[in-house]
Amino acid sequence: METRIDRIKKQLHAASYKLTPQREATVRILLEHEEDHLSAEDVYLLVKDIAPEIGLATVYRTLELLTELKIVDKINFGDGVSRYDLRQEGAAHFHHHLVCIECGAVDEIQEDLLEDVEAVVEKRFNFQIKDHRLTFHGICWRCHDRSSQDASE
Amino acid sequence: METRIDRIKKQLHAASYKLTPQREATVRILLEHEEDHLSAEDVYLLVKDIAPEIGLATVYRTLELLTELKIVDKINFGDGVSRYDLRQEGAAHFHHHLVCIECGAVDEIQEDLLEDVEAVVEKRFNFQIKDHRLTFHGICWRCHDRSSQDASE
DNA sequence: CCCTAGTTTATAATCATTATAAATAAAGAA
DNA sequence: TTCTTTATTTATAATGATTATAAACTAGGG
Repeated sequence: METRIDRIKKQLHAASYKLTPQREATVRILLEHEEDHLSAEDVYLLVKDIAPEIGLATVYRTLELLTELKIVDKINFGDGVSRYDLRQEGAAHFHHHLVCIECGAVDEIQEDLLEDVEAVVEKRFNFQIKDHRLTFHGICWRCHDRSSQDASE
Repeated sequence: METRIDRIKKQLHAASYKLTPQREATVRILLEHEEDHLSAEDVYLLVKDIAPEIGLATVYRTLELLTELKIVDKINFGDGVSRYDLRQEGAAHFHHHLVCIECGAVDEIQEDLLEDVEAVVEKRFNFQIKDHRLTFHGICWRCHDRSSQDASE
């Protein structure tokens, strides 16, 4: 984890930004909650535990900065808030999401899966793809299991 | 177009809602701007031309209602506003979008393209897909043409 | 014609996000 | 070290999108 933070520090420096204590605390929270999809408010509340003096605006600014540097990705699942997701180190493309319409869980798909589709789109629409967002909405395996179990009782 | 409105009227009735003049005016605007991706505010301003007494809250409520009934899809391209997009009649799935990071243009892809990917996801993650959102960010053909033209001058 | 339920209007309230100005910290020059 | 400059943060106000509220309105059934 330290090495991960060191590398992020280098990325910031390369763009002539500093890794201030507030920024480091924010990154640390993101690393500790890599599985989750935290909103700015979520991050703020968690960061306050390790850096109580931090302001909400700083968290927003830091998340925006990390987004610019492509260290995190900003996503929106249709509820009113933006969520922030650490990009896998070295990942060429943003990963996909499975949002369960029953329980609200959000799972990630790290595999690309879109290579063929993107090749078609680039050629057919003459569109040079730089990034993508793919989200599936449906019933997750947990809810699926749960309901088939209910039915058998 | 009239038949299209008639069918939407039937869909509303089937869910025991009425097609009030305000709702009809809103639907009419959506039909007239099928190519665009209007925000609630955009719709409001356009509807006011044909029904000046309408309130913004009614537009929001109508768009929400149409979203519930899957007559429109609510999408978010990362700017602060939700946009509303008429679903193609009889379309099984929501269509995809190409967002140009140069000029901001949003083009639509009506073809499904995701059948194979969805089959993989359903099987591998045991996730029952109900809907999807796919957006590509990149350089559209217009901007692409423009820059290669500039280079040759 | 009255009653009821659904709908709309106008407005206020809320919530996420961004802007502002003053305070602070860090880095470099003298 | 001390001065100076610039980046950063804090606290707070402002903005902008969306939602809630209460009163007025409308249409259909009895």
